[in-house]
Amino acid sequence: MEAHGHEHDTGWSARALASLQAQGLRNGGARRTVIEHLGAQPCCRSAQEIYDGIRADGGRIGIASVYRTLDQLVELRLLQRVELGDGIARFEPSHTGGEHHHHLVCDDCGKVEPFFDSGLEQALEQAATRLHYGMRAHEVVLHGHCGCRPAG
Amino acid sequence: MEAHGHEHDTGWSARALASLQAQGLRNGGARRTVIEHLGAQPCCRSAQEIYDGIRADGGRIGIASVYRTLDQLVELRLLQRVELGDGIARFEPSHTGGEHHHHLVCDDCGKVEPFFDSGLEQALEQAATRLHYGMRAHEVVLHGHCGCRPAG
DNA sequence: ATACGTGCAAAGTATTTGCAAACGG
DNA sequence: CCGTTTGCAAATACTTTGCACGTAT
Repeated sequence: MEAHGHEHDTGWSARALASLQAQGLRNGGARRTVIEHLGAQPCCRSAQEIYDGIRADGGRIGIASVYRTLDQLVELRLLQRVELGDGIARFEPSHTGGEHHHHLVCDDCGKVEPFFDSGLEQALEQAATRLHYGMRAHEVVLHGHCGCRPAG
Repeated sequence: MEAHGHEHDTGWSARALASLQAQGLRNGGARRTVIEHLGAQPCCRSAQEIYDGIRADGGRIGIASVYRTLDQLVELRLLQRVELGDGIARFEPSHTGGEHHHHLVCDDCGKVEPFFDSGLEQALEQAATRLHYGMRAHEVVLHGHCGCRPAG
């Protein structure tokens, strides 16, 4: 399996697999497939999307394994859980560097777009500091209209 | 003048009821009760919490009515849906003024605390402007540790 | 070989919907 | 009165769990 299109955080999958091994966990079939799939996504994905994507690629995985792997990765902070307001949990690699982003959600068509804003990141850090809160993760969702609908 | 200090947005319930009437909707039993209950909360509440709270006060409401009312209020933008990462949807009045806040979530004990930060609000506005995104709402969740646990 | 990992299906929660009765205007 | 609203219960949607078999180490 290889990345296509834009470069994503290619190293994430390798780091995730290594972390699991360091935990004494095995890296067989399902878990490896989920991790590699996640590493190739440009933005967050739901459990069902991950499952469908893997099956579409010919993988013979069960959805329970997808959920179990996601739980483990979230627990190890390798994965960030993202809830955008539609009741479906989505997941994406915990990008610590330049891949870090937040989400724009169109309330008309549901389209999700990633975005990055350094001023916002700075403000988040400052707020956490001011509040004396040991911030381990953060999530920002902007709701609006992406222009999919004419006017009115 | 708007409410300030520890006062909750007392006017919200009245505004919500008026908006519903303006929509040609009736304001009887269940709906009114849910709206008044929401108006008295200092922070977001789940459907179940709202239901339990109303029953505890002697109200004879069905949980379906709670969900139906919440949907209508969200649709009219009188209510903001908040998802904090545990798979449970929470709701709070769309505070346009000083009551506006975001949430700190403790990943150890699950405690939810509201907070406000003007720098953050400013950064959000600037980001939306820069991205040319017509922002209608936004949600920020900071995850961390509230100090409930000794020292891992 | 053995303990961990996996897929399937059944079970759990959170939320939505169908419907007859209750109710507001 | 008549159409809306409500409560109950059944249905759904997403996620978790039980279990026997598969597999990495």
